[in-house]
Amino acid sequence: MQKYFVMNFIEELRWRGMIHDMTPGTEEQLQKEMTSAYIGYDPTSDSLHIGNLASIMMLVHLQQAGHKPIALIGGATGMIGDPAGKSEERNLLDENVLRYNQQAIKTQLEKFLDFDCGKNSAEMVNNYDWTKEFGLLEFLRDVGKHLTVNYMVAKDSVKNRMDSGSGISFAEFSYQLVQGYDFCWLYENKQVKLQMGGSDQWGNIVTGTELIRRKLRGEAYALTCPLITKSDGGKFGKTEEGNIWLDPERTSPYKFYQFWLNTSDEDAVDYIKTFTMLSEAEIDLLVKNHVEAPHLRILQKALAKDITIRVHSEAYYSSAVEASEILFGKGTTGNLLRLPENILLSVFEGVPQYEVAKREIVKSIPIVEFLTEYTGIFTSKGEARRMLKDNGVSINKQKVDSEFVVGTSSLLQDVYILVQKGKKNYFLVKTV
RNA sequence: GGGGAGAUUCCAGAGCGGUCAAAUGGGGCAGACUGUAAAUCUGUUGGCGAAGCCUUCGGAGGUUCGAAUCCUCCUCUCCCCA
Repeated sequence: MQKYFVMNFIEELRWRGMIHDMTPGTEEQLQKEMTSAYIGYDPTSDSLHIGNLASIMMLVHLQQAGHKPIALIGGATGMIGDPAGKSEERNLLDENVLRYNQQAIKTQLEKFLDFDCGKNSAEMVNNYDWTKEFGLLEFLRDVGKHLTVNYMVAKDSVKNRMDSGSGISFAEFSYQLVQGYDFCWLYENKQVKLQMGGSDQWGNIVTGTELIRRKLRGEAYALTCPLITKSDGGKFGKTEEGNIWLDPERTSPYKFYQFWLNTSDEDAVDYIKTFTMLSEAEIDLLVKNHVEAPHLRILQKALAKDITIRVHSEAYYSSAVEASEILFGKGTTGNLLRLPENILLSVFEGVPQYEVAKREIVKSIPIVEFLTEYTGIFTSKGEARRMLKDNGVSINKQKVDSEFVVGTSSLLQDVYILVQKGKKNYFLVKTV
């Protein structure tokens, strides 16, 4: 094992600002030997989203440093609900769905981690496998026995919920025990000595190290990264439409690319350190250039490029850039008319599409009806009218008013109509 | 088991029985300005329409010329005491 890399895992995370907290001795452990470390993921969906990205990057750095990353699928814990997480009630997953999701998530992780590189290959485990047969009495005796309620109640996640007045269910209260037991199990069966995660997981992780100490008289470690935030206080990784997913079916590569491109200046520096593998020198240079000409958005572009390529592909990245240029660049109606059909289609791959019968277009459709009844671009006529009045609707990149009538002259390539709601929302209407 | 509070348009939160489609704030959306940014300013935020009409204030009934506002029952939520 290359000693050089091993020694630098913590250093690497440190300059990237990815360390929020760690237990004493963590660094020493990582220098001493190849160490297995794990992070848990929620299998309630068949795709990861960018909220998972920071922790994935921790595993990537870990593996780069010669250690062994393990992704734990929380098939069991996901059923209980983490009080430190959102407060929604969790659904029970049936096992088929669970396995399907697990496989899908693994496929996504393979873009980041090497699951076949010898000793420190990444590995995936599912806590459902060692939890499902665990009986209540057995659990209480083997796990519950080792920790006091006093200890468990002292956790912030629990305390907050008790103070909030809405209470906390026994299931959720027990969550930390179940998660702690995972750590124990991995420690015993897979020599895992470190659990990582977001800083909101600190309490849960430490329950695990505590349990290992008391039950197994072993030494295990915790390492957390800061929660990713947005400078404007909003939630990272959420848009009005919901999460930004890694799955291109859920979030198109174009949307994905746009998400990162729209990062604010303040956040871009943090993000590029956290989400890319660019070196410190490269980042310093980018930051320097960015400060000199912020309007070029050098940081955002570098960030978006790196992540889009890793998560999707070079080809997807290129077409996302192309699409962005056409949609946001100097694109005029003229450009649009000249665009060959195949480019047009690839550019609009990620935007919502609607179909309208050609003969209706030939007959001409008043704009308001076109935007509502014929397509679903607006849900009500009032809204469409309002937006038209506010000068917020464009057809083929040209502002239109409520008098506008859609006819054959509006067709691009004799087939398509490009509708814009505001500046950023595009819709492609296809005639059939 | 006992006592108390409450359920309002995306959220928070006002709302003398008529002048309430419902204050205000937040959020959303759009416009201006810009860098597809931030900040700021402006407009808008139930549906259909020209006026006007229609459906909304937890659910079901009732009192009234008229109810989000009053009464009854129901459902749910929260708090406090045992």
